Amino acid sequence: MAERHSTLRAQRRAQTQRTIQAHAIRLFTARGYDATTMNEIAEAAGVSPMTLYRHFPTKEDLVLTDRHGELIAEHLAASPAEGPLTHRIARALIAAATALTGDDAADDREFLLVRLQLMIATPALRARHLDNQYALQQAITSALHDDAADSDAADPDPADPDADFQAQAAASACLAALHTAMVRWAEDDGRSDLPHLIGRALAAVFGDEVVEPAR
Amino acid sequence: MAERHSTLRAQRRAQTQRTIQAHAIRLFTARGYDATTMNEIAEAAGVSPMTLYRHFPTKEDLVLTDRHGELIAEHLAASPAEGPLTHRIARALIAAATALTGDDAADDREFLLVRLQLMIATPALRARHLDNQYALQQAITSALHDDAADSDAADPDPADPDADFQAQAAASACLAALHTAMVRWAEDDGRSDLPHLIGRALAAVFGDEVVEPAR
DNA sequence: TACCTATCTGGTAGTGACTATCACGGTGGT
DNA sequence: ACCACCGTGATAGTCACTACCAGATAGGTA
Repeated sequence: MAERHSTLRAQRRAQTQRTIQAHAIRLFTARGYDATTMNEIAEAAGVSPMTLYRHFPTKEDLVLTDRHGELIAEHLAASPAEGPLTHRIARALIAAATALTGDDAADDREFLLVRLQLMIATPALRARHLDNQYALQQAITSALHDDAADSDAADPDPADPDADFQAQAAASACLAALHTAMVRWAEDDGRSDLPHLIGRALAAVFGDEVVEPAR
Repeated sequence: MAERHSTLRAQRRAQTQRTIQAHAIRLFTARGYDATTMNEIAEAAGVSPMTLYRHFPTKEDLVLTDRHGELIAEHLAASPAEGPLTHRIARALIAAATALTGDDAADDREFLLVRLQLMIATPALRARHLDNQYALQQAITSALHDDAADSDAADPDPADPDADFQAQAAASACLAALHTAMVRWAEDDGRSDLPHLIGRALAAVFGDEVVEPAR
């Protein structure tokens, strides 16, 4: 079957990616990001530099490859479309963080923590990560835009560009608060509760009406 | 005099920097940022690649070199320390934007516009710019921190880390709104009023109590 | 005027991330 | 047993950026 075929291939591919990434992050934390060359990573992982570039097109992807954006988008789509935009986004961010750092994801949490600490300490990674967050902001606002267009399909949106602009500002502020919380969490070595930190950061921006995540 | 000496040198230096930067941005807008090499810029500006690197340590600095951060910090220090943090930062951002895009700065405004459009369109520049904004957020919060320590020198700050965290979240949200406004302004080809856009973006985040700039 | 020193400038030879192109080998399906 | 395809690999090259060194020039001084 073509399906079993591609799933097997995909599994092997995912496995080698995990191996490469583990070696890369181990070397980055030991020697520093800039002081580690791609050739050294390839050698440590037992592959050729070519293969390394096939799996991770850039050096930054070795640290920043994750599916947080998709996770947030899923939570955003699954949550009820009620309340102000900022509250909807806040709920999605807190829910995604809960899923990523809950007690049943200790390995993921540790992995996330190390990568965040690398990201904070390395200018190139910090910059790329902030640009990823910017792309995520655009994805969120366009998803919300489509949402609104679906529910009021007959409404020709008279003040639409203004609403778009306001939604972009609100979403980018939410993600800025998220980033502040993640940095603080990483600086605490993950000892504090990330969802709670995100809630407090959002409360500092929007006021105290932001709710705690629904269990 | 040593002063006149260094002033003359500094003037010549600033002049060559302006020349190099003008050629660079002309080439970037004509051919694209990535498609323009540093050697081509050096040749167009009539200097050697070495001199180019002495004046602009990285290719990104050819577009992103500005003193906006200092400008905002000055407005922040000069403005009265009254009202919530977010309002103080908002006033400083709007005042700085007014100074940069006012009618008596048409050249600067045009130059700023072209560079912003390059920044938006080029991933590497976008990422660096967002990291610069992050550094600016840290500068703002540490300046506000010192401010508070000066005024209540006798107060040993019982809840200080929490206040720091909230100030960071608030400042990063302000800068996120600023970025949203700048992007919109650049997409409008500078036809709209940047200080007004910033005020609207901040109002979308914090509510409508943000004031218009004092003339 | 002659000297001296700091700064500006330029060339050479590298390092390292990343790409294009070609070729080989093993795996999956007919 | 054959074929097609995907993953892997080597080679050579581009480009941003960095020492290291040498010459020119402009400011201040004896």
